[in-house]
Amino acid sequence: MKRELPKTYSPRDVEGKIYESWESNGCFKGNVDYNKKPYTIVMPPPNVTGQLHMGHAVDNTLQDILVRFKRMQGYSTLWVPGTDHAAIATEAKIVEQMREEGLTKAGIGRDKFMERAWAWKNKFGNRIVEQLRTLGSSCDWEREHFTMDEQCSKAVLDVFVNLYEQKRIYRGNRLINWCPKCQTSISDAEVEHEEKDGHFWHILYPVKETGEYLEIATTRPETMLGDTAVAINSEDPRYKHLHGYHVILPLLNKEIPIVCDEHADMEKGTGVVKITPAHDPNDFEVGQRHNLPMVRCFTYDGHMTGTDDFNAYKELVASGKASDDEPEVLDCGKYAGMTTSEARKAVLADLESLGLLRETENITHEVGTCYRCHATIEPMISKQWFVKMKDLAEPAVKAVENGEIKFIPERFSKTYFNWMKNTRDWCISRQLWWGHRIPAWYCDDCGETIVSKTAPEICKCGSKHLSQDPDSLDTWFSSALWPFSVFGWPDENEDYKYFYPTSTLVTGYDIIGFWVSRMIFSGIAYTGTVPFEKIVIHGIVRDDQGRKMSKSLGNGIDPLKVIEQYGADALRFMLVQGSSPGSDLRYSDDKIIAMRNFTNKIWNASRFLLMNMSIDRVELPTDLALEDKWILSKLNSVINDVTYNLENFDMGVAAQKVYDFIWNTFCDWYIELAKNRLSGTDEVKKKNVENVLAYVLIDILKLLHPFMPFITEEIYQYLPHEEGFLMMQSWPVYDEKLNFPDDEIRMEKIMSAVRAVRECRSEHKVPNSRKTQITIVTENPAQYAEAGDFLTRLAGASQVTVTDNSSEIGSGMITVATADAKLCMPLRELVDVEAERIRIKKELDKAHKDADFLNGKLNNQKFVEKAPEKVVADMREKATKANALIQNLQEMLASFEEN
RNA sequence: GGGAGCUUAGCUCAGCUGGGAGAGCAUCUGCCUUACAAGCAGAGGGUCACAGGUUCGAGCCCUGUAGUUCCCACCA
Repeated sequence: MKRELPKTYSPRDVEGKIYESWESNGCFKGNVDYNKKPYTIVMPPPNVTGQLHMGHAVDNTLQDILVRFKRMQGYSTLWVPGTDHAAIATEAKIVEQMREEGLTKAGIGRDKFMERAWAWKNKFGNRIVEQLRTLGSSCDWEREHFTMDEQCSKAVLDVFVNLYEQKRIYRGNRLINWCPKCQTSISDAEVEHEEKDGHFWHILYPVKETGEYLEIATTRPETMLGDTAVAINSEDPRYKHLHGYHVILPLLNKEIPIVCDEHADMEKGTGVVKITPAHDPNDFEVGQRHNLPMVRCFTYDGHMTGTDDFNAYKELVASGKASDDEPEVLDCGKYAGMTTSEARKAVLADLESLGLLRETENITHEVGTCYRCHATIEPMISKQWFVKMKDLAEPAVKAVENGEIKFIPERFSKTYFNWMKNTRDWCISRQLWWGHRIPAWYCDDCGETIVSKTAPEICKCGSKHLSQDPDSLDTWFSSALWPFSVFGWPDENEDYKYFYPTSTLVTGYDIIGFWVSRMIFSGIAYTGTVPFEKIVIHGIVRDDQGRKMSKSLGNGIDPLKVIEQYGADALRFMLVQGSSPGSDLRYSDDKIIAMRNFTNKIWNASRFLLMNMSIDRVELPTDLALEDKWILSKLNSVINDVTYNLENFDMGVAAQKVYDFIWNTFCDWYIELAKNRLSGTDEVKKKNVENVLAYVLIDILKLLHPFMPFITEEIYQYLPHEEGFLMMQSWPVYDEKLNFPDDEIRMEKIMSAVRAVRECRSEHKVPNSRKTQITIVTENPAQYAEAGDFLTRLAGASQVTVTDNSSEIGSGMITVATADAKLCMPLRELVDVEAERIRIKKELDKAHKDADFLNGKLNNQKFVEKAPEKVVADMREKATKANALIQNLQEMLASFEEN
């Protein structure tokens, strides 16, 4: 059997083909198999209309590594893929497309809009799914889901209705974050804070009873129209005399009370705060505590309210349908219809002319912005749906505290606690159409609210005039259910029973608050169990200068282009090798090229093997050579290490070890040594070494497979192997029978000799073509039985003799030393004598330093007493070696100077 | 304001529970040695940010300082 690999590895030609054959052979399919333990990962669903970026690439590479590893270890693995409808992001794109056609949402109406949205989804929805395949993701596409598909929507309805019935979901007028650009409410988690330049305007409010002026600082003067009180601290000695008094709100000349509230901080500014309950989250709470009226003065599209708004409010109240917590609406008079920023200027101008603007101070401050469009958020009172968080958060915090769920790395549990312990009620309604429409209907006649999984026909009052809430749910509401909605929950089907709860969640630290925390409390609350055991957190991929990749900077690297040019394996390996859990990593061309070179290295090593391969099945020979035992013993260690690292989610370290083993151990030493027997005439020995080569290579391919699935599978198919795919083979395990510690030591001795000769030759620029005789002088000639072959192959020796008689060192020789031997070569004529003397002296210096350190340690009584035995024994051995080396070097120097 | 991370070779970063400092790239030298020049063999290069402490022993543990990045936060 002799098969040849093509001369160069071309990922483009093999990756697609291999993926296809894995998939068509059902390799990705998850199976309910009670004879095996399940290992389940649910993919963080990318935006359905998104494009693959580096973030997805890391996320999916890590998941695929774990899934492939566990699959080979014999778990019944399932990786569930899917996509997210990404309400606000997708809707924004569709609106933008419509705008280009001159259309608006209002213009075409809800039904037509939804038609467009679904068409959009169908057009682009497959793009990201196809792109995930190019990475090699071994997910079960037959179980693919979409957050708005029938199954997932069912879970959403179920949860909403149940929570409503349990009174954990409520609707009310609360202060929410309003994005004037997206025209929707967003949750606290969706608000980002950006530092912006602004001003502190110091305004004077006259006190009605005393005529004095209170100085109040604000960054948003236009909100003063909505002020319904000013607050002071009850302890503040400066204002004790004002308790129970009032101020006259300038511009509106409206009397509002002075209230005492802890929110007013005596240490800050003047200690007096204006209270605008309808437009500030703190003031809202103050308003609730003091039962203050709430006066809204902004419209939802960023203007000042006017007569129409006021009338609409009046009508609502008159109809009796206004809820108890309905905020008043102000007719802003001369300011009506202005944008908020126009109103700010006008208000300030008017205050100034009244002499009530005391001071304008320049400051920089944190301003809330929308995480999607970065418009400044207007905190605003609005009637929305909320999830009560307190009861949900508590067990979710416990689950992490008591270790039911573990963050990896552990420090991210702090991020989680920070989020979970401070969370307010979750605003879940969005003024969007693309998403799960809220299953609530309102009776047009009696105002009754009906929450139901199906559209109700009739109200309790007998009316059939019911209209559904126009709003939809926060996109994270459905993603929170993702780990179980993909299994058909609330149906208790086989998949759900077997695969849920899932094993590992892999995701970025940037969505711990948005998503991870919500899955945890949702899982606990609805399914009664945590949704996953381990959370593997990774960082983000930055550009080569360490900047975040962003559209506006144009510094994004397209993973598809990288795959096209270098292959998915190289990209995957770059994303994990040398990275550490939870840390950001930089993309650089240098790194990807280095990884491409690594794939080439493996390819060529395999090509070399195949060129020399005559066997058609692999069986380890009983007659193992020294180097065979050495490589097998080393392989044992690397199997142990890599397995351990992968089980502890140290993918970066594992990758590094595989890389080192393949390149530095297998290729640089073992293959080179194997050439002796491969090119020899002894057919038995040739067969033996072929078997060891193939055996080790196959295990290497297995160890590398989770990281580089394509090239390993491709090579495997050329090798003599069991039927089927590499990805379905079992993971290598440590084999005590192949553990040869003594041979390892002996091998290392000869390797030291090889290195010493190479170093000497290199130092004196002796070309490889200049072969030389080598005499090895050692006390243990038997230990160097193989040295002849090794030195001939690796160190330019023409003939090697091993002896324990040092008188064999003749004149004209130069010598190199290891701790165990002296190696003599008749190269004196090629060598600059002085340079050689300096070289030896240098080595001697180094050896002395070495020995001093070790002897120092060993002479330290306390060290010998207190250090672990193993460490001391280790030091002793090293010291013995170092002393032997010194002696060898000294003898060498002496004989060198003699001759 | 609170919290977390980072600071190791020229650059990018590893370094697991404390036991003589590592990789890739870059640099220098010599090699087309019949798998691979996307390669081979060598070399140089580090007071592991700083200051204390614990320890027989600290890149690693503790305290503090500086610089830097990020997250969270209602600061009027």
